[in-house]
Amino acid sequence: MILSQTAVYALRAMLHLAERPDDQPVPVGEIASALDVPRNYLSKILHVLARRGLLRSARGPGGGFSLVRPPARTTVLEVAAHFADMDRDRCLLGRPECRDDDPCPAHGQWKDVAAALHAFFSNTTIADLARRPTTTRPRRQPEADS
Amino acid sequence: MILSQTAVYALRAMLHLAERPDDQPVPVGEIASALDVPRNYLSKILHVLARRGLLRSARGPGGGFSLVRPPARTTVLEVAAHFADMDRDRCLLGRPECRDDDPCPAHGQWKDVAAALHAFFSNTTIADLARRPTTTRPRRQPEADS
DNA sequence: AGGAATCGTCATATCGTCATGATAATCAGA
DNA sequence: TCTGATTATCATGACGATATGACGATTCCT
Repeated sequence: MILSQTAVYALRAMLHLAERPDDQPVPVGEIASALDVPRNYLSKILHVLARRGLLRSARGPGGGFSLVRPPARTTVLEVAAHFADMDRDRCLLGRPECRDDDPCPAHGQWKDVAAALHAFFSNTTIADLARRPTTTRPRRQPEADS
Repeated sequence: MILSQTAVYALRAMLHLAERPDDQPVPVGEIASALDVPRNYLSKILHVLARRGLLRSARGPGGGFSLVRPPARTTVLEVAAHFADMDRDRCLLGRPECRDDDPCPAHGQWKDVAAALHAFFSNTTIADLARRPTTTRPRRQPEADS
């Protein structure tokens, strides 16, 4: 897998929250069972996202986690970067320093691919993923405004 | 890192062999110290590549490892696939089955990026990496046919 | 035959990721 | 103020990736 398991859990949880109609806090237990993810483990992950300002947490009855920003304003990169190494300039062959003026053998060919990868992660938002039909199937009817 | 440490060691070892002028076997110890990689660990990695038919191994004095195919006929994918998950169709969100007709939320956007990534790994050969100046420097002369 | 070089293989140690369970801290509401 | 719901935090364990050390097996050379 390109992303760590932990990063995937984080993304799917953000996605779950984005698909909720309102901004009411959602308890960990509900998210965990909806995603079929270990509850206590997910708790720690959401706590990290809360500390980084992506989620708001509320304790006590009626508490839970909710999005701070609208889904269209949070990128996949911002979520996953806390749980995986997303450095665009990471050398393919593991060299600590690998720049244009001191390249590893793979540098020239790898650079463009790495840039495309990074562009995907930093341009795709949670809202993009939540916009469900992402396939080549015939279009669904546009959703009605409520 | 995109590739596992082990896969990087394997690639760098192949690269080292490709850059040798002749086809004489090179002992593990020499490769290990040239690459600054744990000797016994590298030994196990090279053994895997030998079992998969990418390297030839010879024991005894004068022995070591040597390439079976010319570097231009071995792709990065063939080397790394034994040490890392290189599945092109691996779902970004970790779903076991993620196809066009049963997509995960990220499927549509991710597919193209994954394909580009896979194309890089399967089109880039050891020789491409060994052709040293991979930067934006002026081109070298094309290699003469032999 | 014997010694040295080298790969082949096993047992084990270390570390980070993934995961579980227990308990403390906090908060809403009666 | 009490109770229950919920997050926050800690201790621990399973597991795979990474790494080390020892020794056996094979081959060359004298």
